[in-house]
Amino acid sequence: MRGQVTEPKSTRERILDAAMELFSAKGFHDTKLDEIVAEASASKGSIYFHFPNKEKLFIALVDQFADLIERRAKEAIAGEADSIRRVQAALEAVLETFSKYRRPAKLLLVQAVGLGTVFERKRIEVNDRFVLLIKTYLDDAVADGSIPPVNTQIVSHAWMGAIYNIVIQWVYTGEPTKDDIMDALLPLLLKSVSYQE
Amino acid sequence: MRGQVTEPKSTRERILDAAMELFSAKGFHDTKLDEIVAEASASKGSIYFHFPNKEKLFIALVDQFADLIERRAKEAIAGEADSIRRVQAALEAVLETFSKYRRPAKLLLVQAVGLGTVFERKRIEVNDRFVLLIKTYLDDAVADGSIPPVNTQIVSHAWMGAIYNIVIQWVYTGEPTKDDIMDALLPLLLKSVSYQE
DNA sequence: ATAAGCGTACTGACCAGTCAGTATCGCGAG
DNA sequence: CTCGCGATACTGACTGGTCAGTACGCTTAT
Repeated sequence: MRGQVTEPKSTRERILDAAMELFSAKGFHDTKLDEIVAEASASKGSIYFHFPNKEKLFIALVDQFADLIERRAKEAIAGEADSIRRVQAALEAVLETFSKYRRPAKLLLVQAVGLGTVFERKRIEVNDRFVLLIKTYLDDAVADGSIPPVNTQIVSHAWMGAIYNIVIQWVYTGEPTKDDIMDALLPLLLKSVSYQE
Repeated sequence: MRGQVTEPKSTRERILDAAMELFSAKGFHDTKLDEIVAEASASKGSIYFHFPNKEKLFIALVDQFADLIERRAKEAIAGEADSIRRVQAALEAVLETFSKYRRPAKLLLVQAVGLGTVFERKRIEVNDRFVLLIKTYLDDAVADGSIPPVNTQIVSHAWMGAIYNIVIQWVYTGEPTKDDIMDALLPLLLKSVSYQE
């Protein structure tokens, strides 16, 4: 059904769009269901038809974007053979995706934090997924001698944090630009593991 | 009044302690005032005698700990003359302080995020304070030639994020240990700006 | 006496979630 | 072809529990 022209958006999609808009801007608790209803031109009942509750609606958005990021990263990796190039390609893909989707980025990196026990697991789960991804390819790079041995556990967490914080900064202020980030962050990360190109 | 022996804790302090305990464990919204009342062996009236509202109570805790971290960092810096050693000393002091105060660390780094517009300003303010601190001394280090020129804006944000994420990981899992962090993170950060000791 | 410090019972706004009802469709039987 | 029937998708007024914040009273120290 790819080619259909002006398929009017389904209610479910309108709800997801409105929820993304509002959750990312105001956070989970400050967003009222009635506001989502208004923004989506839907009704309270239709939200509860498509989602079991407010919490699951939020988590659906988080998962959706986390999946996208991971998919893009893996696609990028698949296109490279050399281990350190894989790391590099994945980083580029992740930054690219974040910069393309500003609101989801804020949702994932800011609004999904500090929401109490339920969401905390989700946040940790997502974080660990990415850390593991990084760690795997860093371990490869160490194994084939591209970079000297390091504590890849710590390095991968540190890298995640660095990326997160830069992206958050960009989400709020629009600075630095995507290109500046690429130019400054990638070499920074690679130097941190003593990689010489 | 430093030397007083068993000054029984004032109500205000008991409230702050209880609030720290609960807020750091369960987050802002999942912590009820009545729970703080119970934990502190105080009363609702006394909370509202000492603090204007729940929000300000939370922020008082954030400020208190942010101030402590900053003070420790500046003390450490004051003891060093060389610019890169200052950076190093500040990092050690910050990590030291975080690792000494696990609950406040979680409060500041996790629970103070994603709480909607009001708290967001506070979070950004605190973050920027530290970033600026790092940036200042990195700029010094560049100026006196200790390290080659870099985009210190990006580097300082990246460093903050790296530190944040490692500490958060430690807050949740207890790993890696403080020593592992020192051993792995400090060299990592310094290498990322091409510093050779 | 008087006010700072604290206790307790109460209030009422707020908002997630419910539910009885409506609209629209596809489909098989007559 | 059309009528009945069940299924899916949606509506929106209503409810009920929750909890931050308040009113007011008691007590102890000065």
